[in-house]
Amino acid sequence: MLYIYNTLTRTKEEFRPIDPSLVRMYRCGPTVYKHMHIGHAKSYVSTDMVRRYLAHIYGPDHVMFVMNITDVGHLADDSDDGEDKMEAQARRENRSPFEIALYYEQSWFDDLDRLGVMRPDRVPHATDFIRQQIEMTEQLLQKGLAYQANGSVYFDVHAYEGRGVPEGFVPYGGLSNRKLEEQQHGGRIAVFEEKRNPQDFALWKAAEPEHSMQWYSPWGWGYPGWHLECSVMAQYYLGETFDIHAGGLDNMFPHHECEIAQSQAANAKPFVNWWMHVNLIRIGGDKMGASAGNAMTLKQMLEQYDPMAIRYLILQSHYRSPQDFDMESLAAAQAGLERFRRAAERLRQAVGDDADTASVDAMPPFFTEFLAAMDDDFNTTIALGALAAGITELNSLLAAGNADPAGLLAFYKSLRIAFDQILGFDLFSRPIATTQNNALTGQLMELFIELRREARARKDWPASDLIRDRLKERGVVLEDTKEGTRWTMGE
RNA sequence: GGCGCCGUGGCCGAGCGGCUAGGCAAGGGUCUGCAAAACCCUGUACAACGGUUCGAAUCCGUUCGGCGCCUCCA
Repeated sequence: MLYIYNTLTRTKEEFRPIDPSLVRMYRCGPTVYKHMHIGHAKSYVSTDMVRRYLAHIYGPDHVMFVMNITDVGHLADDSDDGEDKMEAQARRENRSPFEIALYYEQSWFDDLDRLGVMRPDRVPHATDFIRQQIEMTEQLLQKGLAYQANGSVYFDVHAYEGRGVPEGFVPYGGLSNRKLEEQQHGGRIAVFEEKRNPQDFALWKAAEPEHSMQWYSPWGWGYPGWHLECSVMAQYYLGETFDIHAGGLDNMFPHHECEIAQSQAANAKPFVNWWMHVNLIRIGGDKMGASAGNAMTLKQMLEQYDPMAIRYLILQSHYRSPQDFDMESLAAAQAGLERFRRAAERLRQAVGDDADTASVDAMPPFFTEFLAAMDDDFNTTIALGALAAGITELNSLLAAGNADPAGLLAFYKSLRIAFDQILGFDLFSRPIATTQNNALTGQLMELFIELRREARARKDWPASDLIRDRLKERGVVLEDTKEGTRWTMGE
């Protein structure tokens, strides 16, 4: 039984998809105007893990995961003179906003690929759904839940509230648990007098002539509001009501709240059954993020660290916990991951090539513990603990040298499913170091090992150590075991 | 002003009424020519002070310290 914490109810609830033959999940994707940073990594790795686990339970072909790309610049704040993020970046880089979007989208996917984040099943772009966004705006106008002002259209939160909240629907503020009248308005942002009420939000914004991204609409030239694209694209691919909507905690209000209001208002149906919110990365106890100015790009980090170590570090904490990020814990994660890798490689050599097609009767106990932890709101911390215990057990077995083949095969299968399929570490699918090179390399290594064996036989330790040290300088590691000397190459 | 979160052993980080978390680091050991790898052993931690309870890191209260959201942000 899978339990998922639902932000709507603030409790873990047994997950029941609307249609088990197609579990439908959405997450808000990036606004592509700059490189990805480590904070994004936690969010995307976490939702990827959720998606992978759902695929494990319901089958890979029975999960539909959609993530949008926001390639329309949105205003940096809610006032009229706020600057469009994409336009601003375009000016800085002396490129068009369209080029900016294209360039940074590619950059994001490059980084996500390296982190082992699977591509979503659908990746719609906001600019490809302008027509649908206009249509939803028109629907809301017709229903009297939106109003025009100077070529812009705003969602009327008070009118929406005034209609009452039917059973099963979420009132405005119901997700983030806030009451309209208790919010501070006009403090840090100027109240925009075009709006009837401060909490009204834009569905469509009139564009200034110099704004390069604009489209023609019934209200003149403009561009869509910030929240509308997700409602529209989620509905297009997943239907009016779907199972899971995931995203960062910092998007809970106002973004997700507005999505709910729009979609419920337009469709007169509940929008989403489970809301999942990934907590944030901190640096030195403070939030890290675009506006905090302390964000480190992932590309900078990947110059020094294995992307999978970053993934491992992220999954070592729970997705709903804030995570303090520093280089020391990243190094620790890398060390831990390497132990897993070495074990995986030894295991793969032990089970041989047809292990993938062989069948297994029973999975080892640690795998059951792993699944139980995952079922408990994706507790990857506990799940990884179970796997660590499994690895220790496996290493003992391998070291003893008398493990029965069926047992090893069970380890192989379960570790492969847990580590690679579900958690997304690329532990087993890498080529084995000793065979990835060409035949000549292998033959030369055989020669070195033989020379060293002879040196050791005559107890010529300086010669023996010279061979080992010099090879190590070149990234080749020799290890003496009971079965003889093994060699491996680093990355 | 409103809503909410956190303070766990050297570091990271689960747990959230009774049973070893785990990882990394550190120390000791086994193996070994040495090394590496691997395995075994070692820390009795829960901000402070009260309270509830047979029993609290886990519940309640107070205090101290830190943080988030209410504004674009993952």
